[in-house]
Amino acid sequence: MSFTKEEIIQTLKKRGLRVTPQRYGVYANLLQRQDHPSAEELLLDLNQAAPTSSQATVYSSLKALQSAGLIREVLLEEGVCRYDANTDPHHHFRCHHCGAIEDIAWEQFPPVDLAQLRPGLQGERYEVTVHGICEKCDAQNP
Amino acid sequence: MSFTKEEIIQTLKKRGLRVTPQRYGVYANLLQRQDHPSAEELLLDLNQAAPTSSQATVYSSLKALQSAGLIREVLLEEGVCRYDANTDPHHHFRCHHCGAIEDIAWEQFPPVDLAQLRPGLQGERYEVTVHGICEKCDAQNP
DNA sequence: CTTTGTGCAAACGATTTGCAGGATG
DNA sequence: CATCCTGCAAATCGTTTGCACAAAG
Repeated sequence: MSFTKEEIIQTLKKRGLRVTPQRYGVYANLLQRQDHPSAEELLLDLNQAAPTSSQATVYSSLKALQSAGLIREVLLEEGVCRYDANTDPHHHFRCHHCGAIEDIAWEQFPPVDLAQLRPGLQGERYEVTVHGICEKCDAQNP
Repeated sequence: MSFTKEEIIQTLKKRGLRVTPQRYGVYANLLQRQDHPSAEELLLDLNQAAPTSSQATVYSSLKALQSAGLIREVLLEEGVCRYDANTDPHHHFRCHHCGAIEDIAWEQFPPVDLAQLRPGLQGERYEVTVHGICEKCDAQNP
C-alpha cells in the first residue's frame, strides 16, 4: 500500500487531473492513511508542519479526485463526510464510542445476491456497515 | 402498520416522553410514512394544512424520539439526515438517480457472522446498503 | 498563452442553542 | 406548580461560491 511520488503523479495525470502541490498533497495523504479522515482532519494534517493548502482548496481537490474516481466518500455518521482512497469494494466497521472507522475485507462476508431484490429495483453495488466497539474503547469501558 | 391515536400516545408515555401535539405529530407522521423524510420534509408535511410546529421543535422532537429508541437516523446521502420509525433491523436500498429510499427485509440477505471480525472488534449490529436504480428512474433513462 | 487551480472571505444549508413564555403531568 | 416543551432568532458547523491572482501544461 505504498506509492512513490512518481506513481501518484502519473495516476493523477492519467485521470486528466492537473498536478498541483495541493492536489498531490491531498491524494498522497489519503493514500497513506488507513483511517477515513474528514475534510477538516485532512486540512489539519496537511498544514501541520507548514501551511500548504487552504480550506477551499482541500474541498475542491477532494471533489476533483472524487469525480476522477480516485477517492470516494464514506458516510457513517451525521454531519461529516469522510474520504477513502481505497476504491475497491469493501465493508466498514465503525466504533460508536470513539468514532474510529476501519475497513473490512470484501471477502469477509457472504456475497449478497442483488438479483433477489424486488422486481423493479436494479441493485448495482452494496456494502455492509458494522457498528460496534473497538478494542481501545472496549478496554476503557466501565 | 397502522396505529391508533391512543396507541401512539401510550407508546410515547411508556418511553417517558411527555405528549405534546408537536411531538405526537412528528411521531405519528413518521409512523405512517414509508419513505424516510428529512427534518425539513417532515416540517413541510406537518405544516402543510396549518402551521403546527416550528423548525426547532421538529428537530428537538426528533432528538427526543431518537433517544427514546422510537425512531432512528438513516444516513445514505451527504448533507441530510433522514428518519425512520421502523426500528426493527432491516436493510436499505437507495436510488442514486432520484434519491428514493426503500426498506429491504432483513431476511432478504444472508446473515453476516459478526464473530468473524478481526480480534479486537466487537460487532453489535450491521446493515446492508444497496445502491442502484429504481423502476421509475430506470424507465426514464436514456 | 490558455486553461485550470488557489486563497480569501463572504454565502449557504442543515442543525443547534439561548432564552422567555406556555403547556404538561 | 415544578418541570419540561415551544417558538423565535441568533449562532454554529460543514461545505460551497465569487472573484482576483498565480501556476500548470
